[in-house]
Amino acid sequence: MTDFSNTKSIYLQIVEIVKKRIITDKYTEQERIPSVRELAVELQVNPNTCVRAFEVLSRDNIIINKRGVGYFVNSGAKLVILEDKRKKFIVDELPRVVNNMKILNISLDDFMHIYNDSQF
Amino acid sequence: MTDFSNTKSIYLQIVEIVKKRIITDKYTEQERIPSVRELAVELQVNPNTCVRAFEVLSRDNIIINKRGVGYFVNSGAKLVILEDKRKKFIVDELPRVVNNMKILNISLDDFMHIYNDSQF
Amino acid sequence: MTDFSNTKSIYLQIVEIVKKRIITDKYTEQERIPSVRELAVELQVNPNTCVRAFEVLSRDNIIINKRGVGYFVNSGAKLVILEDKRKKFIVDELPRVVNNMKILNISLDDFMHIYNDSQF
Amino acid sequence: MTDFSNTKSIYLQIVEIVKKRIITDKYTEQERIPSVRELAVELQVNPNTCVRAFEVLSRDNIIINKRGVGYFVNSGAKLVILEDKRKKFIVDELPRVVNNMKILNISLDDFMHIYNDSQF
DNA sequence: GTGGTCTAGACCACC
DNA sequence: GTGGTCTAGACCACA
Repeated sequence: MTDFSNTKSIYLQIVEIVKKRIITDKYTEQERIPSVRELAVELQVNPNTCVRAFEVLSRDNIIINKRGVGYFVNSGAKLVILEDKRKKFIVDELPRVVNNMKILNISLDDFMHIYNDSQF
Repeated sequence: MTDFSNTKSIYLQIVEIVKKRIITDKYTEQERIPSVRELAVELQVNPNTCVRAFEVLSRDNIIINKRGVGYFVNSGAKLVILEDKRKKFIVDELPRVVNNMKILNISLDDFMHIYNDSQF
Repeated sequence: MTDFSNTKSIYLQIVEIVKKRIITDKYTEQERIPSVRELAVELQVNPNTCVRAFEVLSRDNIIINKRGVGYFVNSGAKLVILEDKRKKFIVDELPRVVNNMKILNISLDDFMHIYNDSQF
Repeated sequence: MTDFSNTKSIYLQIVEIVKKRIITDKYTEQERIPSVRELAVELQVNPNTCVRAFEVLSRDNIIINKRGVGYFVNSGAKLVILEDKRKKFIVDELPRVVNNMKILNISLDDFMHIYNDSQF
């Protein structure tokens, strides 16, 4: 799951893992997610690294801390994550992609082939 | 040109700059490119940083060294760079993009709007 | 260990030292090797010089980096090193040697004498 | 002939070229060899680089300078070159080769195959 | 603690 | 002049 030789830092990888689990309903809203220690064991990382990931998620209101109990998925988190991804994707990524297509001479047909081939 | 606040390391930015200049025929094949010292002055970086960039480009056969003379754009470099970018884009990036479109519920119409709006 | 008067650059000497230690099981597969700083102290060189050696070894998949932890000997590294040396020797070196023997009029008997004299 | 991207310096490559031409009787003893300028044109190098090569050859008594006339192959040069190569080969190279064979588990049979396959 | 990067300055062989 | 290497010292993100 986590990739130690990746250029992306581990804690950001963990952030993405947790988000994905929320989107895919592995972690459902209002429910408690695994503790820092549990997650650290599962992902084979240092607990501190999970702490850092939880800080980020907490700051973004994806999860909230109940003192002495644990972290919980915030209500509306799933929607927030999806909207955020959507916005970033449309504003940042797509224009870049479109530009590259034109520079690299990749036609709309080429694109459509990949689009149609891709299983959801 | 070089962006010091970028997360991407300077020497890798320089690699991209040189590649871009080859693609855009600023540096033409078989011709000598500026020396590490000249480029360092132009880009306002330490010569060693340019040396590192040249190492990468040399390893990838984009440029070749003539001892005591300087670096030259390898023949075929332009094509190699473009093909490499194209391949990476089609194999790595496009499938991810298409997948995200489907997950994030972005229609082909949305895509076409951005496509048509983008000036080349 | 490192030879400063050698024409071969220090960082490439370090590459060879590390490879040798892997071959001789001083550094075993999957295990962590010393940090750049530790090795620098041992070999009496600047840490940066070790960094450079590690870059080469890493590029060749001899060692792999675990972010924030250190470098580890890749599984299969020992075999890869030996096979690589063997291949280079047979393909590049031996034919040249044989050719020189014929040009320089060195007989198989001469060769056998040296072969038998050499202690392993 | 000359290899600019080789690790071996150009002037030493030229030294070897000249020696080879003497061994193969392209340059015969007591005869004049091409001037620095002529050789530089032929090998596409800077004349200074040839000068340096001639210095080495001169120092080793392979060629001798006749002021205002040019360089000449010294009498006995061919023999000297061959003997020198022979000595270096037996003293420096063969023991190293034999050692590598044993370390890399290359049998005498393997060696003989290459020996017999090599055309002179 | 780990490695990654950058700078400044030096020395070198080479062309 | 060219690149190649090395050092010393610094700062950074990361685990």
